[in-house]
Amino acid sequence: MSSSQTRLLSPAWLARSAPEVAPDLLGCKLVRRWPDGRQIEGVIVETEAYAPGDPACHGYRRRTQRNAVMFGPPGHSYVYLIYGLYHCLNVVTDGDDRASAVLIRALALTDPPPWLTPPKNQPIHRWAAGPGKLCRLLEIDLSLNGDRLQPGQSLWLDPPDVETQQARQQGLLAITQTTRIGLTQGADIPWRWYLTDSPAVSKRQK
DNA sequence: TTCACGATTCTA
DNA sequence: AGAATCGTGAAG
Repeated sequence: MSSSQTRLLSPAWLARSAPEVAPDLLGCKLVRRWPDGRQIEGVIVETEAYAPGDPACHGYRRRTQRNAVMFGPPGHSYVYLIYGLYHCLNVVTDGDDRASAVLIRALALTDPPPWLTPPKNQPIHRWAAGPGKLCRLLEIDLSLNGDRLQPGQSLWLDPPDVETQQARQQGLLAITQTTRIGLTQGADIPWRWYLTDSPAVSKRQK
């Protein structure tokens, strides 16, 4: 699903519906960079989709101050505070006025920098396993909400490495689809995807 | 203005 | 199973 018109990760590519984009983001990289040049990147191994008509979507009822960026153009971040304790990072998808986003639930860190202070008593593949832990590790909070995901800025998406791209093209990238985690509404909608073999996935299912 | 609750995580 | 912890949004 990446023609010349819709280049991988371009705004046009992200302008599709969230359930289309979510599985396609698996294998892509998320990069976090600070003004001082420090940088962390990881492979996206778990995503969930939230879209119009979906009772679990923050934009389900109406446009509010919090969910405003979901109604905006694709390619921006949607960050929100959950349980007053953690933040969650989404990639806004679909066109204007169609509140849609893909929740980034877990990363497999690639080449963690030496200055990174890891969570205690956890193997590296668990450091970013879960949306809250991911944002805590990458220091993603409301100050990044609504930012354009642009290379060289504070946060952006990069294409998968060639091996992953080839595996996907050959249909060899094992992806599991399940229902979403932690919902009371829309709990039956199977809009969660993860790389079947990744140890960095937050929770196994089925 | 009030107030119940949540796209979570960690501990007992 | 329960706590931590607070902004959001639906109701009044």
